[in-house]
Amino acid sequence: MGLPSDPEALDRLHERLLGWFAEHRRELPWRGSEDEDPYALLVREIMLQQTRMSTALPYYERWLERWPGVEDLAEASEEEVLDAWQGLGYYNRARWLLRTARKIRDEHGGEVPRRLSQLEQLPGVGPYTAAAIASMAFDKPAPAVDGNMARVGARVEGIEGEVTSDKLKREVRTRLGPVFERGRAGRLNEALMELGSLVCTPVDPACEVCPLSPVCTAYQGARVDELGIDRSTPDLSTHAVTALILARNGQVLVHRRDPDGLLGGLWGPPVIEHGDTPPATLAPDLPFAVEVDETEPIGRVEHTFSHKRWQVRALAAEPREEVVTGEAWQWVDPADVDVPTSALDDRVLGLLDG
DNA sequence: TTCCGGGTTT
DNA sequence: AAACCCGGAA
Repeated sequence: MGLPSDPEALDRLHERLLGWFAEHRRELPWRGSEDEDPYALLVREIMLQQTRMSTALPYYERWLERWPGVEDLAEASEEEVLDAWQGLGYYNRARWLLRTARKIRDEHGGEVPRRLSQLEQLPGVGPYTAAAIASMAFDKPAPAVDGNMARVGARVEGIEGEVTSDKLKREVRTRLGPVFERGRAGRLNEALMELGSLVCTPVDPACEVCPLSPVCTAYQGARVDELGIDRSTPDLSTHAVTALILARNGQVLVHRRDPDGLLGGLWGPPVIEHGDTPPATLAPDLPFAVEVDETEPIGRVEHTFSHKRWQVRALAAEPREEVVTGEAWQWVDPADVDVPTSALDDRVLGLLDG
């Protein structure tokens, strides 16, 4: 079982996959356009990391309007880039994309590099994204193993292990290599990812309509439920957090977070993770004295990150001494914030309207 | 309210 | 192996 090794059988399978894709692929704004701008593809693939199509789409379109080419983006500031990324999540991707644009300008003459090894050297471009760009923009025979394709590959080839692990993805890449050598690698990647998304689903896959079922190890061995499964169970611990709302003349004080931490580099009301510690003892964390009104919270917001959950209680507070504004602190209009913020910050600031 | 999906970096 | 976000479905 598994992919055939005979070139002619492989060609037939290749043909069947592309035929399936031609018939079932979802229409997307960029699909169907020949020789697409590799930069646009790069932007899109990075935005689509960990992000749904429907969420990323408006960001993608605004992005290309604002920075139509690599050189335009290379000129942007981190502040502008974070602002355009606002709400998309995983904000390091925005910084990496900016660094990538600058690297392409400085080291590749402004052209997205064509070789897999060069692509993988770009910040934010890992094995998946490099292969996606190399295959779709430059027709290189590189399997782009995302979560969907890892599942398809694990089932077809009967590969045991965590479907999310690097080890399994590497194995899938190796095993699927030969079929990519038959050509049309970009289209083949799209086909396999689409197949994983629409047919070879984690639960109750539609094996009866799958073009790969005749060669699928999992299907033929009745092991579809065992292979291509993600059994990891990361614990989402919950943390009590206090956000301080300091208001003055209709404006609210926001703080620029440390670039390396959670929501790094984004602005928002100061928040402190404190477990059960009362917020009065938290004031020393701020560079100025405050008086916190603990009698009645302005509101509560729950926010889930990849690895933890915050239960945020927003308390009104007043500064007791001069607040020095600048790189780290700013007064903003909560209805019209002009610094980059996250979805969490937007919701906390939204408590003030509603 | 909980569950779930989705790549790269360190 | 852990850190990093958000929103849509169940």
